[in-house]
Amino acid sequence: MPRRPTSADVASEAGVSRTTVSFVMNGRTDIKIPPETRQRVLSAAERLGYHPHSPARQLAAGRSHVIGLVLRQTPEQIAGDAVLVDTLRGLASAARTEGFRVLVEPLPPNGPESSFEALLRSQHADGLVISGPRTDDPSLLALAGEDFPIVIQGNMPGLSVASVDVDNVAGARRAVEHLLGLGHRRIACITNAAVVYTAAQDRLAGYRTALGAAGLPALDELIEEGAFDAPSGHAAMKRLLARTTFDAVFVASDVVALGAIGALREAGRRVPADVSVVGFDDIPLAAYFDPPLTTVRLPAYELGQAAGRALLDRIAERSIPSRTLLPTELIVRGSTATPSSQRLSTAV
Amino acid sequence: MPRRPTSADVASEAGVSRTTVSFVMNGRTDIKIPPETRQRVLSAAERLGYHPHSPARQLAAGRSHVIGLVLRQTPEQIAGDAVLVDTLRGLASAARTEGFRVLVEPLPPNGPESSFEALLRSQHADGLVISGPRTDDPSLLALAGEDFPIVIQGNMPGLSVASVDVDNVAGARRAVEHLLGLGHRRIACITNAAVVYTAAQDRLAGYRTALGAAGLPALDELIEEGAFDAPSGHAAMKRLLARTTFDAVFVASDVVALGAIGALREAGRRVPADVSVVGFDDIPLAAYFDPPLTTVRLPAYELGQAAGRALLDRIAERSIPSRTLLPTELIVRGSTATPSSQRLSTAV
DNA sequence: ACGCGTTACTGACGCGTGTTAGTCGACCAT
DNA sequence: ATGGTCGACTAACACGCGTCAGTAACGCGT
Repeated sequence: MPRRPTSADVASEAGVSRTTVSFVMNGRTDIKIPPETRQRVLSAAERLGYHPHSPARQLAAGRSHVIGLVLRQTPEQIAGDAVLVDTLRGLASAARTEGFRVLVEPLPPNGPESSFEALLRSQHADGLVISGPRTDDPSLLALAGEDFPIVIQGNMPGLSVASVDVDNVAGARRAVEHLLGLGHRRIACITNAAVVYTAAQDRLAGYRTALGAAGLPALDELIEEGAFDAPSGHAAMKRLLARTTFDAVFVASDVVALGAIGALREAGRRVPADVSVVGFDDIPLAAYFDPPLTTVRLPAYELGQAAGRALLDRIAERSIPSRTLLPTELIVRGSTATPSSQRLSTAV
Repeated sequence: MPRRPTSADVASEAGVSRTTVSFVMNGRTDIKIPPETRQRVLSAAERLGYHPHSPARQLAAGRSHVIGLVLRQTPEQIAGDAVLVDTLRGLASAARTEGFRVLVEPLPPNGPESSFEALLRSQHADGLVISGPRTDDPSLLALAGEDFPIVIQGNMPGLSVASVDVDNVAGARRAVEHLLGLGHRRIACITNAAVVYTAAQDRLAGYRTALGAAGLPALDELIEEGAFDAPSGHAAMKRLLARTTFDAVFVASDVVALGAIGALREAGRRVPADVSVVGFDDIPLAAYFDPPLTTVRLPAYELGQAAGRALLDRIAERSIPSRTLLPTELIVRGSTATPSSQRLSTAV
């Protein structure tokens, strides 16, 4: 069985030195190689079925051309994240533009703490995108201090690491403004997650900002916490219904919103006739909810791309902004209506 | 700035040779190392913050400890696959048990054909799990012929490559038997995808088998094709409604089913009062559809695990079965009912 | 004839590790 | 004393490539 060909084999096949082969294969423009020599090398490589041995090249060049995506989330959180795959695709596409590949490392927060640290320290990856980390992650703090190429996907105030995120505050504000514009005044909020998560904090902040700008108080009795999945939305809505009244609700996650809508239905409240609902994320199924969900579109693919580009810039030591915010877009569908139509339908 | 420590540094710090360090770090049991020496090496490594340089170790050992997950699907297909992330988690967990990591390579079918081939040939990955390939993929055929470690996630008849899949035929059959057991006789079917996809073929075969076993013909007029997403289910259901009548439908995908249910609603048909619906996949949101969807649970995480284990066995040259089928489970919820209750509700 | 630059290469070192074939004592049976 | 075995280690090569420093040939102006 023939050994896999090495650059030395290509060199002797083409009648040049191994160095020349290396220059040709890496397409170095700073070295002059006459077209005919280049061609001779290329066709020799082709003939032999030569493929550079990537570990060897990593060793010699000191760069692995791999970026890691660390999923620092609970399994439930990952499974429920309907846009994660899109983000991954965006990341991979950005990586590919510079010949990088993406390694995915799912690491539950309660798991082995410094496991992704090894990815960098062993130079298995040239940089990391960290999704869903917590501020108190000790290994993350250590890595950040050592100036490793890291980009955080999300928000992590007080940490001097570049981050890429969706403008959660503005998106949530826009959602609530939509409800206000329809004439709603008692607007409840169910968060997408516990408020120790910054995305939940930010969306809640947008909710409060919108209310404040309209001269309305943000009442604690109108706020409940969701936890990524539909059951949590269902439970949160039941708590809200048992406690107070409202004519609209901003649910900071489409998935949680679906659970909440279910609870509304069970309570005999109709959407949007009795209660208007706005979600967040615009998951592919949102348009097929009953009623179709008005929501805030989150550019998942673009988010991944932005994170990838930022990380690659950081690896190549190009300067990057410390924080990138991507815009959101309000998608109006059937789950929101004016309060007047509510009176109409309750009269029926 | 101090260089990263190498095994040579650890060796001199511990007062042993580099070879001994290597033996200790790799925990080789076939070499006798007294506990005190082992401890001396370990604490020296600890003191210096030593982490083996993974490209170097890959070069020397000839193994990358990386497996690739190739997503040979269209972006829409990937985004719509609600269980993909779970499969990835299962794969990663299986990989971790043997110290492997997972590299994800999204490659649209119409993209660069032999791009994932390079992953193997350059020894960037020790093996591949290929998800959603097509039988006519030329580079896949070439790789299969060359005896590379490959496991296909799905069904690819006629190709001598190990594969891991869910028992689509049995699952679909069970779903339709459930409808038959309720008393339904005119049962339609909307596939999850075009029937060039083997998963769609298999589920359709299960549908036909169940009907056949009950002595019923499988009428072409009762069959429509879906295409991964909710809009396709919506369109397929509209075509069915325009063409024929039925009192139940098996939709071979929860996502497609949601679109179909929307079309039923628009046509004034109620679920399950007028039409019973069974889905497939049991996506996390299925329990929160209106009505909660009766469906066939697909063990996504276990599927990923099984694929990972099969691939690792293959890489380690342990014998593996050429085909592994995972069982499904029928989850009965609210979208199915007996025809008698249909008459009841239409009477109301 | 000479210096100088340019073109087109090449020799050899280094990257950090795994591993084979040994070395050197010490201990034991003969 | 001698041969042999075993434990504990090590020297040195191999892995395949990137890259620096260098060189030989050649042209060209003076």
